[in-house]
Amino acid sequence: MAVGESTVLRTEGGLKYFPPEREAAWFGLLAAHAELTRGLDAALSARHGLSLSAYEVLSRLAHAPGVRLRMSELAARSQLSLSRVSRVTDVLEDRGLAARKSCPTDSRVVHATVTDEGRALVGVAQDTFFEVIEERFLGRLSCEEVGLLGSIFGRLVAAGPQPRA
Amino acid sequence: MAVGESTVLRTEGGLKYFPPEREAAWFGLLAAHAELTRGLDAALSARHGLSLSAYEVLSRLAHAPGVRLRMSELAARSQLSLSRVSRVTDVLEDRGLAARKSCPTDSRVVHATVTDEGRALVGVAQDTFFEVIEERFLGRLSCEEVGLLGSIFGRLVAAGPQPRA
DNA sequence: GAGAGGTGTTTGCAGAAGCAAGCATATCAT
DNA sequence: ATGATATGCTTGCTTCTGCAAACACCTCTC
Repeated sequence: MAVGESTVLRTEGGLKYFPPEREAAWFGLLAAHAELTRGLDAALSARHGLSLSAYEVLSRLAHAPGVRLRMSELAARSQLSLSRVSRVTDVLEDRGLAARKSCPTDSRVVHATVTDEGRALVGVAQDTFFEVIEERFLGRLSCEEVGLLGSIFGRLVAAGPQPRA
Repeated sequence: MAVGESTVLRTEGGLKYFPPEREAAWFGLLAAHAELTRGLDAALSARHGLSLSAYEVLSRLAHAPGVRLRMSELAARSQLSLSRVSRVTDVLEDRGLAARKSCPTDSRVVHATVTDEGRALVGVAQDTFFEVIEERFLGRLSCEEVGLLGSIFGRLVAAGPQPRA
């Protein structure tokens, strides 16, 4: 589908415009994401001293089967770059919330794990996390809408970065 | 609606879990946003030397009625902090794409405007912008889904940051 | 079993982002 | 008029972020 079709774009004064629904969907994604992540980050930082990134990392770790995850897996699950995960892990390690373990079968691999203290903190911080998410996001949607969002986003993410276009 | 109701959260081994649909909606929002903004930023930077932020600012400016906007309005429309807008404007000004004008009726206010060169660049960069958005986002959705996203996000954003909870 | 190439992680760096303090101007109360 | 307060923008500082280069280790081939 080529861009520039009359059904998708409107031209006026040399500039193009999205039709309102498309503009709303795009702008809304931006605005909703910003609203949510800032709110979450603020709440988690204030109450538990964890940035949203740090919470994501620690939480993924605590929920992982075996409570250990290689760095690259952690990065994939927490939507952060590998380098960021490495540095966040530094901080969590310094605070005694996480630890690095070397993998017995492949010493290139680093497994991150969560300490007892870290696990306890996740348990507490979760309440804040779920509270904010429900209050500002999912709680304002019907179950059908939540399901629809999941399926839409799932499709986008599954399609991957480059659809070979 | 209190968090922790059995319909919303599942508890296991001392940790709580979202049911899959809710997890998918939240994770999907994060993943889709990251995917899209990184793709857009990369494409705009490579082809036009504009970061996504710079493009947003310049584009909002070019599309504004009167082609001028106060800095605070610009910040609101482009989902950026005021300080970021100020600095992005510095760069755009240095590159001759935008200009600051003082407001005749209130000299605290600064109006940002776009130059002819800036307007021309927006005209070109738009094609990249719309192409990426359609290719990776809206083009993969039905019109109904686009409309639904718009209405869902619109509701979230309209509700504002703090619902007095 | 030694080197070529691949994979997993960390580190150097440079840019992006926002908060809070600072500065300039306007507005309001007296 | 004049000080007190509010508003709009910019700047100083710190943190976050990711890319790409570096590094360490594994694996495969000959």
